Amino acid sequence: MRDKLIQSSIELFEKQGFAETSIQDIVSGLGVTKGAFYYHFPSKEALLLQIHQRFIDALLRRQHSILESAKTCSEKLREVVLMLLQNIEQNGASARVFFRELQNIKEENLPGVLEKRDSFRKGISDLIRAGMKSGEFRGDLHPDMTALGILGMCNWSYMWFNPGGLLQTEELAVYFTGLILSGIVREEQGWQ
Amino acid sequence: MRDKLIQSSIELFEKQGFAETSIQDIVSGLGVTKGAFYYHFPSKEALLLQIHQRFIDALLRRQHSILESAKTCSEKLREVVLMLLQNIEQNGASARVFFRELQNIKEENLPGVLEKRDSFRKGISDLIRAGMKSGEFRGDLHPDMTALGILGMCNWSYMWFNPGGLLQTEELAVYFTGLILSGIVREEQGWQ
Amino acid sequence: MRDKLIQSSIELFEKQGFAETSIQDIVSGLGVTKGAFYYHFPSKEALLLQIHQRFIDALLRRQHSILESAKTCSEKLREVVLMLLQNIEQNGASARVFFRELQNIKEENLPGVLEKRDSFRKGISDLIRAGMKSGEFRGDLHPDMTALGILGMCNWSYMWFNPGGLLQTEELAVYFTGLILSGIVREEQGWQ
Amino acid sequence: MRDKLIQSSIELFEKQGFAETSIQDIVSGLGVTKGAFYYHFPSKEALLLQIHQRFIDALLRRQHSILESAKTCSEKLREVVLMLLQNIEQNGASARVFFRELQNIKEENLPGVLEKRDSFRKGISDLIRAGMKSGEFRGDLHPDMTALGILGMCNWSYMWFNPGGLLQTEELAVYFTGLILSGIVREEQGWQ
DNA sequence: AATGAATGAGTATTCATTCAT
DNA sequence: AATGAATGAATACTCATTCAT
Repeated sequence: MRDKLIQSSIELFEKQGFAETSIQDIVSGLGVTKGAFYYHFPSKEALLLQIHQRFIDALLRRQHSILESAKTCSEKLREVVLMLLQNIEQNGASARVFFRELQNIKEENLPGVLEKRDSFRKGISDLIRAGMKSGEFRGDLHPDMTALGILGMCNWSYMWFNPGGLLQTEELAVYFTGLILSGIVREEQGWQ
Repeated sequence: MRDKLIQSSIELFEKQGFAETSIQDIVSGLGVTKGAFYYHFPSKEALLLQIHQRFIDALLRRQHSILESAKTCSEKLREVVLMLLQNIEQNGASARVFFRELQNIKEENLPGVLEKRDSFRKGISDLIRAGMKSGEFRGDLHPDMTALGILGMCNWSYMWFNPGGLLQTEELAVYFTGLILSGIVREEQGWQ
Repeated sequence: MRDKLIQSSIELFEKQGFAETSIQDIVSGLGVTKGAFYYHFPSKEALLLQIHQRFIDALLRRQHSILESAKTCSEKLREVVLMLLQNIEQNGASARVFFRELQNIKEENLPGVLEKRDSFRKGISDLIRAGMKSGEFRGDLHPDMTALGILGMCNWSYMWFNPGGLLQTEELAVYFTGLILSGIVREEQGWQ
Repeated sequence: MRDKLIQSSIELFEKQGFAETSIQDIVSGLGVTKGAFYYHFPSKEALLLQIHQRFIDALLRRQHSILESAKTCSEKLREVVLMLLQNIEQNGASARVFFRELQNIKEENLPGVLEKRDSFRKGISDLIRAGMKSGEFRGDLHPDMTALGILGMCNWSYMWFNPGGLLQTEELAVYFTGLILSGIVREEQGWQ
């Protein structure tokens, strides 16, 4: 029941937004009553918090296993990009809730979530840093800004990515990784 | 009064979200009553629509003037990136409302807004396409995906960009443009 | 409307208690909707506060005019007793609410009410003190305890006093005043 | 468990009132669940009824043993007053519940409680009557009104009596008895 | 151009109570 | 003797919107 409530609400939050989704909406689809909801969650916000935590925890776990592996930084980067896009493809609803509904988490509960978000970003910054050290990446990069750029490129796809569209998730990941690694200008151009 | 209402509501929508902001909140700060609001706007949603339209229209106008100018595609790209970041810096509140509160626009009013959003994206795709044709950019690019990647990188900054932070807006624009143009790998590496 | 809401709620609070009376109960009898209530009062508790304040303010006003008059202390005492009983007779409902529903006033609003209650009690203590000084009352009295005893005797009648019963209000006032002044033992008894 | 539930609820009812206390509140403090409550009591109201009955039964028992003893009416009166005040001192919480939460007893269960309340009052009326007959008290008293006056004086102390305050319970009982017996006017005054 | 009063539909939340286990 | 899950009805309060003035 607890999981069913979470699942049901993720879908509704995505479609209509957190504020626009009532507890009634959530339980109606499951054929139970509001009391059932409040037996499992102390408040609507607690549910949102749960959703956030599940989402970010899963991301962190997967990121960790990629970064720990013995691969080149470029390969790791490609895997992180793929993971982000796959996550949006598979858990699009959760992702949209995660990116949009941060403001509805009470201030007292924010730190826990923000800390994990930061930790994820730091994973990417560190990867850039490692690549710079190993000579794989340029030495004049700004690790933090670069990480934010990469994250933006990937995360923004939650607004438009359509798995049935032009490109498959894997193809998009390869393409975005290529962009990040090599940019868009013609390499043979002298003025580089 | 009309403009004051728009200004007041943009700030509140940004801080608390559209659904969480009441008409009372909007008018209270201005010392008027709800009737005043309904004299100027037929509904709360009409106000949101206005905000969206003002925002996207301004963007489109600025984008147009950049794309029309006689410059290289790389230079135009840098200017577009700068414009996006400047817009987020200067109209951060509007930007956050624009990116977050699309769902609160009634379906019948969506097409108008979405069309303009698409038109903006198409401006960038076309710029990529032009660069490919002119030989300035690589020939194997995916114009649409590339545009979405660039837009993501820039727009995402609405979530974190702090004008008083590490980099100035101009510096960030230069940096992001560099990323997009040249990527992050060391150029002298043989395997390129 | 504001006064109608107060009147309606006093009667309901008396019959059913504050907690047991819903806003719906209050407005239903007046043929208006809950919104109307919340236009006039910010909360249910604010209404209760109003009722308390009106009640105690009226009492204080009347007490003041009695204590200011040029009469003997015994006469003043009789008038205060009569006033208390009359007040319970005439505003029985308010009285019952006043005596019973103090706990439902939020702590932050309590001081104001308690202060006035104390002030009323002090009016009686002072009257006892004055009578002691003038030699009208015994010199070994405990002004505060005496005042509380008198108040208890009178106020308790809110639990049982029935104006249509055995005694008229005036008769009861005379009788209670007699009790307070002279007690119940036979005066000629030697052991006094 | 049954007694623990009663004890726990008396304290909560006193602090917060009957309506404001949930079954959850009652059981939480004992580390059990609501089911446990409903195993021992058929309803919340049944519990309140129990509390009332225990309280009034204890009072009646003690009153009976006083009235049966071989003492003067004045002495008996003093003992009844002391008993009432002691009861409020020792079972303050129960007393406050008893005086305040009568309204929450369902009409069908009221008669039993009211009958006992009346019986207690009648005990005092009869004591007055006996004293009048024996010549100990004045002959022009109104036994019922007098009893209600005495009860009011004593019971009202549940609103203010603080055992750690100015007077000890015994001193207060002596003082109140003195008031009732002899009143407050100077005895040597001719106009008595 | 704006107010003041009111509506009506909705919202999160609470809670006494039930019942299979 | 007690639990855990759930119900259903109620509750205070909110808010976009309306409208006579």
